[in-house]
Amino acid sequence: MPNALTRRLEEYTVLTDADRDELARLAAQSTRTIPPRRDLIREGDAPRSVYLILEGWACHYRSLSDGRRQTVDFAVPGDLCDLNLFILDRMDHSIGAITKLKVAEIGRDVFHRVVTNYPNITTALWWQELVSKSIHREWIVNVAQRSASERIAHLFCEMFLRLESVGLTDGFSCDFPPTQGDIADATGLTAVHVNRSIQALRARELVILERQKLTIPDMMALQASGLFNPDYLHHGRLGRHTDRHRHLQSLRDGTYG
Amino acid sequence: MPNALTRRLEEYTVLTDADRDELARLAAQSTRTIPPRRDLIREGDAPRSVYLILEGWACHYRSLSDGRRQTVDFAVPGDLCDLNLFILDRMDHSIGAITKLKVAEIGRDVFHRVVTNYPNITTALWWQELVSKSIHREWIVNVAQRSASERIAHLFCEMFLRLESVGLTDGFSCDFPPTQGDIADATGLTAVHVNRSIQALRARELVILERQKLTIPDMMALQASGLFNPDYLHHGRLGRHTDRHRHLQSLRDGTYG
DNA sequence: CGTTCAGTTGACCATGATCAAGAGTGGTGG
DNA sequence: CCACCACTCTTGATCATGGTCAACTGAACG
Repeated sequence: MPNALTRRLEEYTVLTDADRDELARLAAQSTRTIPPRRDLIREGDAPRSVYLILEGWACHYRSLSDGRRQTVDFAVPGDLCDLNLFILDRMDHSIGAITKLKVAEIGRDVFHRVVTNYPNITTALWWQELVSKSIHREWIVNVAQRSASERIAHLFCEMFLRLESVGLTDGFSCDFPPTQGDIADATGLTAVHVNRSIQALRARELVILERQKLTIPDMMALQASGLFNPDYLHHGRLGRHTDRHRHLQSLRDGTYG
Repeated sequence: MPNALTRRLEEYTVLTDADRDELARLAAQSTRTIPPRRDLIREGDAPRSVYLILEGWACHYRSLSDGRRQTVDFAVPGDLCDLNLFILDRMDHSIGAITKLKVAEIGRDVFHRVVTNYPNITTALWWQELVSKSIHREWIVNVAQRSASERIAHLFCEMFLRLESVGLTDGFSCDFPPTQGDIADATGLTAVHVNRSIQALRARELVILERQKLTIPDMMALQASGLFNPDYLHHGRLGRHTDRHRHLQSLRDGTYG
């Protein structure tokens, strides 16, 4: 399997061979395995390192004082959690493993060295940061405006496309390990209602979901049913905006890297 | 009035006199006035400049294909909208004026010059970016998990503290220009239900809201009623974490500025 | 002084929550 | 290999929060 991080970042930036080698090194050094349902890091902790997901699914979540919990994003291979390390002093949310997880732990020093020596990578990391902010915005819209079935359809579309961009789909299918309870945490619904809503989607033949495997027979139909517009993912931009790339190049010659 | 942007950024970074002068220049050059209810920039547009709010309130919002709209954040004096300019090629959301707005328009060249020459400012801008991402996370929690009254109480707490951090509160009060319809757009409720929920808060003497003026007689009580925990705003951190500041300094000597 | 827009109130309705129980599935140890 | 346990999924009945539609009031501004 090619490096998922490389694939993600190349969605946006042209990377040199040296960049790719460095990313491969990052992904290889200091890997850890986390059992399912264990927390990687908790709200209030001081971030020690940046985690790169190599295999498995995780979730970013916040807890309320009365015990309610809300997942604010999923993390899949190629995702970095997060750049907070360098700017904020405490985690404002937790990161938990959904499946067994393989992560690369990137310490301050290593990360600093990369940021110093690899300008393309640095720019790409900030791009990833802004895209994930855009995803947050879409999740606000999702839970605030869409009906239960729409929310779930939307989530399926998003995760499928995010996995596709790192090469983890197979035709119309992909792994989908979150339980119905996990989906409930992410969509602001109860597990019972998630169950009924998924059955409605199944009845309309919009999704097949069994044994942690998601199949979307007609992506356009599912997108329509979830009022899904993929623009917010900012995928596939590369090469279409040479003007912007020239501009970014000039930034790099300056201070960004 | 002292420069709101300076106050915001000093929440986090130590700025030199030169930094402050530069921020004052930024806020002074190329200002524009926008009438209420007009869009500053729309979803799909190519961002031309960064906007700095000098006076008034704006909102960031997304529209669904069927006409529904969701506000994903408010912007008040001292807020920058957003750094997308340098990384993403299209706006994934719109920014609309709630009140009459005074903004400074900062073009690419000017912005680039600042980022090149003022490392403290650059770091502080990224801090602002990450804090606003954290605010997005909290809004997801807000609309997904809290009841109508809780959501509105939470919004009041957040906006009051954000205004306080730029010196725009007066004792227990602050301006609060959004209409009940605007609050509905931000909380995923209808205007009718916002009305009834505010009445409930009033009946419990948690807020006084009249003529665009919000008074919070007992902030702790309001926070409790909205399950509000201010940590996610990352305010008032400055000086408490000298270790982190040393680290940031080393970053600045490297590549971040 | 009238027009417009925000705020308010009432009656009724629908989406999704809650509570409870049962069925399917997978993993573990005897 | 089978029995048991835990967890996820499924189904049903009832309830409550908040939505919808419609009318009316009050304040602000030209």
